Amino acid sequence: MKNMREKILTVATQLFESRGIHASGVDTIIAESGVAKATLYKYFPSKNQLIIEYLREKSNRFYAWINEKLADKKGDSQEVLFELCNLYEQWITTPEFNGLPFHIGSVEFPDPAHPVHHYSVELSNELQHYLSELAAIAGIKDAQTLGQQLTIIFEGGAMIERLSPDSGAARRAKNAAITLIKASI
Amino acid sequence: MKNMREKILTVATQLFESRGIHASGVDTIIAESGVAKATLYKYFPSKNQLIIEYLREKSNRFYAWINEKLADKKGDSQEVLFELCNLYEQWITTPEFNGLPFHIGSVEFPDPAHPVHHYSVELSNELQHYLSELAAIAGIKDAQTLGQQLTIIFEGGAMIERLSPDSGAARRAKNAAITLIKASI
DNA sequence: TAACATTCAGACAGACCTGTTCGCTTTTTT
DNA sequence: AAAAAAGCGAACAGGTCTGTCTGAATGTTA
Repeated sequence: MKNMREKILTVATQLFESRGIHASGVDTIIAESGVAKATLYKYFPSKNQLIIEYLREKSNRFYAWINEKLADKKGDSQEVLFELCNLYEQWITTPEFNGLPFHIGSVEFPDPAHPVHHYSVELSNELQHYLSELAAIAGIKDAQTLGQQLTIIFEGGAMIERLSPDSGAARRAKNAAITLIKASI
Repeated sequence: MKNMREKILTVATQLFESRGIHASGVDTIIAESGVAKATLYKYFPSKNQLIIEYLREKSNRFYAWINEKLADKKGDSQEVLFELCNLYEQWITTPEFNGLPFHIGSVEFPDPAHPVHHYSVELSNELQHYLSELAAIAGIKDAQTLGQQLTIIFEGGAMIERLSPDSGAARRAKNAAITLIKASI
């Protein structure tokens, strides 16, 4: 087998998101993925590192997806921002969506000095920078402010959509974001 | 001693918020609070119940505080909503603020069937109902929508303010909320 | 087919988990 | 001051945690 690493990461991802990180022991991860313990520790030097790889992988997937979808819209004045809102709604209403991974990381490891918490904060900041840059490209004056406000709505909306899936949170978050964008033009 | 229960709850609260719930063992809680294990299990039949009492206590405190501050403003047309935004910013920028407790509960216990998760969702819904009713009293037409949108912003802002305390998230969340309120009048 | 690398199952260490039960001591009430 | 209640420390049960190591069984390459 060549994709041991991938298989382990896939199983770990499912377990982390369905049971939580602390509640998913290494023994469970190797049992579910049919892998020896030594193999896991060969590809991931520690559970912390496995968690961080999980966060990174999820983040990469998100940006790859949204950048592809947004590729032809960029620079198209404010249109890119409105399309972003649609994609956001689409993303968090997908059945596979289980909350933002870096929320799990930062909550389960509240100590700011912990590598998992630290990396989670980095990912949240990365999202903020991404959205701010998108706003800047779209010609928003105070792009920094709108970027962070969109981050706030997106993270809050993701949280509530996961807690109460059929409450309409995703659409209302999208609409709130649109209102904010229009107000900042 | 008469306030054993309170002491246990206080220590548990601090531990839950600084280390996380799963990472705070019963042994640690009793050691920090100088209480015998049997005493803890007399006041709280299980750790789950202790967690739920922690969530309830924190929630009660919040509503008591905000209702007191808002008492004279209620019914004062939209003024109550703007004051609410100020209080919100105040609340999450307090040094004692460590994130929304029901976020911790829902993330650390992702299984919807788990009592802690279930109660956490209840608390998030309660916040939403509270804000919706406030909006209704203030005369907002679609109070349900504004209520949930404010919830989204408040929860998202709380999250990011905790992750990046000095990024201005609290103020921008407040301003976003104000923009949304004005847009819905 | 022979040499090499990888993966396997499982034991092991040392620590921690929740919850129960035990006498013994302290505090409160009558 | 005597009786009742409450709390203490400590041990116990049965399980789980991360991480290391071993020898045997696979798989790959030459």
